[in-house]
Amino acid sequence: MGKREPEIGRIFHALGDPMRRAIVERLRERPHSVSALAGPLKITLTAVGQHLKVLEEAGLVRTEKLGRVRTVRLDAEGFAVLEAWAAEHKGEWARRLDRLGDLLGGE
Amino acid sequence: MGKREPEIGRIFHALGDPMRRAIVERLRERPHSVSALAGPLKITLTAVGQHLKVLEEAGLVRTEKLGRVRTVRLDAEGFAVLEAWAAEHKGEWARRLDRLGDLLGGE
DNA sequence: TTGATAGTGAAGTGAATGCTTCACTAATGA
DNA sequence: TCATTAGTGAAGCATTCACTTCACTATCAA
Repeated sequence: MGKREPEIGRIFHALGDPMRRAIVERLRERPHSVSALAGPLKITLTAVGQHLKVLEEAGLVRTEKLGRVRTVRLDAEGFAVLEAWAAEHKGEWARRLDRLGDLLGGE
Repeated sequence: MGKREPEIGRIFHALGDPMRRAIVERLRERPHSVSALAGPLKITLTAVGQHLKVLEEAGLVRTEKLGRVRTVRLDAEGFAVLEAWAAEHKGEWARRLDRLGDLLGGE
């Protein structure tokens, strides 16, 4: 339950929340348990769990439960999808500038 | 009024909405008037205006009003910021893999 | 076995979001 | 001049969201 293939809409929505971005930043250093994430963020374990669900469904985070501890780490998949989208939409500008000549002459 | 420097939180929030992504996709082809955007999307002019405000404040779109027509086009600035963020967070993986050796030995 | 510790699930709450309608202004063109 | 077209602003509404509390399960350690 939870894991889905990363879809750009989910990714943007997931990263649109500052708390979830904070979680991502913490995870860049190293994997954390859910409690370890909750501590400095000053929100409840429950809230963190809800954020993690969103991040996991976006493919940005992967979790694994051993005993009673769930370990959370970043998942490259979602970030790869995001990077691809961003690169394509930014790369568009080169093409757009190429087309500028046409626009100046045409419609 | 409206224009702000692109901030990653605004950008993610703006692109988290499917209707706004649809607007962005339409604008990739060419600039459009507000009405031209509203037509195929089947929402009111007002709603489009609200979306454009969000996109503009995120630095993803730029608008210019001539006479009674507001022309909307993509703004490279927001996309550049997004691409930088995405590249950095994806690029993290190389560094992470480098650090893997440490993790296998240490904490 | 018993008492912490780690996390989950359901339900509720207040705030933010996306959208609409209505009323209005400004430009255009017949 | 007068009807049409393009867009804006305010207000209202239903839905989604982020968060909490409370109750509960599972694991670990003494």
